[in-house]
Amino acid sequence: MDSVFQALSDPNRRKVIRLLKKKDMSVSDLLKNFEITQASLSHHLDILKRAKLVIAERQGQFVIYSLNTSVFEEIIAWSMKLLDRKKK
Amino acid sequence: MDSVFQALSDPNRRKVIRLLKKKDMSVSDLLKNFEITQASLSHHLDILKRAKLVIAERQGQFVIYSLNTSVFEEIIAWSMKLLDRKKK
DNA sequence: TATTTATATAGACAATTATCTATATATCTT
DNA sequence: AAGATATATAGATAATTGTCTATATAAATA
Repeated sequence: MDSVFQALSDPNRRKVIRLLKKKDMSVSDLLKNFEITQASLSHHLDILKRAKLVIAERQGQFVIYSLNTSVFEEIIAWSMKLLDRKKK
Repeated sequence: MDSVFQALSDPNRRKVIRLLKKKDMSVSDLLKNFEITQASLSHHLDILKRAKLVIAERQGQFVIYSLNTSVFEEIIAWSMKLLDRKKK
């Protein structure tokens, strides 16, 4: 959970998530939406990948990124626990 | 939402939230659980307050902090939208 | 009113992190 | 096999952010 919130703290990384929400995309496709270098985007993707927020899958020359929805379920669970103060 | 994720990215701030989940607390009570100075904690509380994750209320000499659950509902909503890819 | 206790704010410094350039690796195409 | 395209990695630098000390403000108490 630590790495998840850490990963979500950067605006560019949240933008990646928003973009991947619409459709799975390659790094070069994603890159068109940013004004940072390919190396920087790659770094952000690495952080998202380590936090398991996204999944990378090579398709030939390209690497296609997609959202890993299970982590968002964890975020929901985390938030719910805070709403329901009685439980541990 | 930007400031929320930003606020949640720091471990000490998430610890504040965990503590406030159990019960509302003053700054000095919270401080007992940390190894940082009062000034640093105050700074973290300020960030949490700006993100509306916590609410501060002065009670005489003390300032009592408590969780603002409505923001956690927003986090849930945000995560749910990502789970349900069809919707915008 | 002076002193003490609780919290906030200002400014400096150190640690972390985002970004860049350069280059390496992998795949595709000719 | 050589060149082109896609992505990742390494290392340097700049920006951001967490921490500290010192001090200000607010409320309680002697």
